[in-house]
Amino acid sequence: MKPKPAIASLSALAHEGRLEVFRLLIKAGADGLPAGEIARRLEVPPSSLSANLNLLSHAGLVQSRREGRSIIYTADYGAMSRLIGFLLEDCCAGSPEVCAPLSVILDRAACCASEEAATLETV
Amino acid sequence: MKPKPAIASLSALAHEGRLEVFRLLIKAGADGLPAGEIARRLEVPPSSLSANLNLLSHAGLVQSRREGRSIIYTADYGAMSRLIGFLLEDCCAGSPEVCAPLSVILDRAACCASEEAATLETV
DNA sequence: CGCATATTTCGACTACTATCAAACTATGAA
DNA sequence: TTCATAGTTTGATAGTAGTCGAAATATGCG
Repeated sequence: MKPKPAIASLSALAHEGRLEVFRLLIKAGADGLPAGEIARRLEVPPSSLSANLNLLSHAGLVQSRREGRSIIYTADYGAMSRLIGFLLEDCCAGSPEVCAPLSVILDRAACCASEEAATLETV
Repeated sequence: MKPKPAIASLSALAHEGRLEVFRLLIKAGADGLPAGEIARRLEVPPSSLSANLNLLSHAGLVQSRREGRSIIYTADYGAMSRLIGFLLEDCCAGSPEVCAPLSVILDRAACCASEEAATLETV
């Protein structure tokens, strides 16, 4: 990942409302959520939400598909993984001081599902 | 780490000039670099740099100390680690799709120095 | 078609962010 | 104390980002 798109992703997440949207979509998993449902849950006007979803989408952090009258948004896990990969490798030069404390988190996540992830080619 | 400070850190890094400053300070290591040296290397006017260093400092990503007439800036590795920890745990709920592809990077970093990091209490 | 629903786009407004020259403050050396 | 150096603060300005009501667009249903 290059700096420019990394900055776009960082800006997209550096906003309380958008961060909440992204967190909600991560929780929603692969099924995602329709825009209206997101607006209802987070209590934001549809037009504001639409602007923010558009920003997240341009940053590549979320994807969308139409389903009938609804537009379903999903979090793009690969994009997030690439962003964190950028922060670790390019930004922090793989510095052990940054990386080492994080292995605990990764080990915890890896124990649940390591097979499927090994086949992903994200970073 | 809570969302508010995480957003402050994300905003701080979501800027080409500041991201370059942070990368430079990571490369400089624990010795850090004086403000003037940073300005010279990145070819930015001192007042602009000062404003950006101030923002990074308020986000907790860099620290500073005076040494004679110079003010030396250093990257705060712990803060960066906490930020990435937030993105992995709170934001992505430790999702394997995000975490798994990153273990390669961490393993690469861990092989160099795992002892010293184990004593850090950052996340 | 005609109508209701889901979402986006437009437009106007406000508020914040970035930049940088010039003035100011702090430190060290003569 | 006086001068030079290192850096910050101030202030003016330009540009950008965020918000949200109202209008427009897309879809499905009867």
